[in-house]
Amino acid sequence: MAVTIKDVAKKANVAPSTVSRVIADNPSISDKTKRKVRKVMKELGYHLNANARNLVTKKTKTIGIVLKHSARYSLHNPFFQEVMRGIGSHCREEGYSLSITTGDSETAIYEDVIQMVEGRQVDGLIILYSRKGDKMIRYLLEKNFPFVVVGHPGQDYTGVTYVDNDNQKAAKDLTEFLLFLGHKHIAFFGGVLEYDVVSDRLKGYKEALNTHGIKFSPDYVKPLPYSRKEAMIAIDELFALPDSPTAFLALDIDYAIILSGVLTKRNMRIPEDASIVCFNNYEVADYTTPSLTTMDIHTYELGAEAARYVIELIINPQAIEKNVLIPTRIIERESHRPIKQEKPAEDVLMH
Amino acid sequence: MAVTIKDVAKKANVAPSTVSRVIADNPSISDKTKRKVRKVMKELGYHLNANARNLVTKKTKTIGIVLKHSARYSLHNPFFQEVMRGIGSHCREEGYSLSITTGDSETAIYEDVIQMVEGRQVDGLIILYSRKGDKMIRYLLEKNFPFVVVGHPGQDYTGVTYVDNDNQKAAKDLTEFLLFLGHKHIAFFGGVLEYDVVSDRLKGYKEALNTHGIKFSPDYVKPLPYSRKEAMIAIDELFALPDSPTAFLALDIDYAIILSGVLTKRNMRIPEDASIVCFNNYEVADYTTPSLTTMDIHTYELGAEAARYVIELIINPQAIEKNVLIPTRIIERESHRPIKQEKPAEDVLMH
DNA sequence: CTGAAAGCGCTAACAG
DNA sequence: CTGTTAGCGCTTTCAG
Repeated sequence: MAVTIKDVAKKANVAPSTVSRVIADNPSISDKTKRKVRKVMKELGYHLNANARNLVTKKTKTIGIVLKHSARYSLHNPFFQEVMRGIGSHCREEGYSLSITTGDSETAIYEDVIQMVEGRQVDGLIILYSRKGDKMIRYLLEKNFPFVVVGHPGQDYTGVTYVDNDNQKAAKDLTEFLLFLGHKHIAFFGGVLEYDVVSDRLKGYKEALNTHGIKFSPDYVKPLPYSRKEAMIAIDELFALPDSPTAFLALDIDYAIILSGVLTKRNMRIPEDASIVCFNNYEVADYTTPSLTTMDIHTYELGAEAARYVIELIINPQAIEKNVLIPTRIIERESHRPIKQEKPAEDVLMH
Repeated sequence: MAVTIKDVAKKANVAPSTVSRVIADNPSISDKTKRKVRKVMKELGYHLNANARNLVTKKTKTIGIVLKHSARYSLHNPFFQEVMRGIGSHCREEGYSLSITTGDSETAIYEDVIQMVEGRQVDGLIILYSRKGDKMIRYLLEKNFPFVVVGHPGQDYTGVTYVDNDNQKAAKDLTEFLLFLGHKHIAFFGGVLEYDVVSDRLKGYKEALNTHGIKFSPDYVKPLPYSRKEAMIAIDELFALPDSPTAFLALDIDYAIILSGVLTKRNMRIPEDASIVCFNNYEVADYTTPSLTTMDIHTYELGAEAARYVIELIINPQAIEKNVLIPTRIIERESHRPIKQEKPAEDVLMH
């Protein structure tokens, strides 16, 4: 019922193979026949049947996107749509379609992947949010199937190409940014230490303190899940310290929003009384008052590069693995400020 | 090189068709042969080739998701991942895969769709964010291709099934909620009137005022794009009114965040001096201070139902179109409060 | 430069 | 209950 290559061939008085060739724009076909065939294709409303082609070429021109833990946890913020935009944009340029996993448990996701790979539904895979010691990675590696992970695959594998930020350096930069503003008591706020992103950032934070002769104290480190309640407890603890923090390094914009509200409630002014900076430069950073100084991790580029490298791997499976680090950049807005003088004025007033 | 049905057949001493039948779990195959064949499949590591099957069955068991304008505009908030979760979850239950468009312009998206449909890459389509007078909808309707739109397809089509909220009612409810708290001057804040969602909500707002004998005044209606700057201007205008608003109906959580910050900056306390309620109940509503009272539009269900109805249409293309309205619900948090007494105390103080 | 023929891996009658 | 036979729509040698 749908119009096939044969129908076109018949009407154009050529062989099916010829039609196939003009689809592929094979140079050994004369311009004349090409024009003729194309005309007929248009008249008949011909469209290539992807399945038939895939079956014979053993390629699908689609790449799969693996969402770990189904967006439920990891995807609090616009990260997901940003990477997708990046991936989508590059894939489209290269003529690739996108297929995405629906599984919402570790096992379900694993099954999805097996199905995609073994069922020959994708040529390559982009994995968002990988954890260490993942059997899926091992499987793909053994199969020698093209894939790249966005984020850090952990040290326990070789041969996997990934694209990520240099989280340690980013955190170091951001900490130094505060240090240069004169802050000496900087809280590391939010994030779950089990994730590599977070522990890497903590390393960077320590490194910065270290480099600048500030003693690291675990009291200023407050990892926590997304939760205003837990955040409030952490903030209380922080302000119970002999030297309460004058600046906060928030692991994500949502933590910064919590911070900003809670501190204001405590009658602190931001940035006059405390600076807040955070990771992830999403649009809401512009909407808060004060607007938030952020570390842009270039999520879009993360996606685009990932796409670029899977496609490279698809074309040349022997390509050596690459570790791509997308640079980060501080976006200064209103939530930071040099530290106040050590209250000399206040001292005067107090006596 | 990959193991096929024939390899299995040979090793199991049966015909390929038998293997095919056990894959389909055809009841007319004896349990004995089923077991035998399955054993061999496992031994050989057999996996079904999706393309081959799709080619003959003319089904793909995958549904396409059409993102209008590539997430760039419409997707400021977690809407996207929430619908996706809903869609994904239902599709997985029914054994469908997901494919998503990558186009980032009207034409590119249209091409993606044509390719998916004509190339037989999907059995059905879910369209997120439809605009009126869309040629894509017309095309699908003509083709009689199964699809459902999430949102409002506009009045200009019949025969399209869509799943949406009753935006007018939701807005009416939310306005009445404020009205019942005693608020008489309620601002309608944010949103772009060109979108049906927004104009429907405006209707609901008007209706509520009307029903409760409050005169509608366009001065309290401030549609605007996402932008703190424009929001500030609108807020200035609102407070220049003889009766400045005591409550704000924000079209989205991001507008509420802007409002909350800017009002606080103007030395207003929320909710003591002004109530804020908004549409969309995403997690950040819990993170702001005060936390935000929201209208939950049940994004996840929107997606899940959409998935359910495309699949229904795929199975029975003659199924009558349905217009599914997902109910909405107010989630009370801290950002609202009954209106203050008409400052009698203050009057006393003032004289 | 073009055609004929085989076959990708699977399903679906039709026999038996 | 199982095997035989076509054939889905396309690409790809191999001839010519």
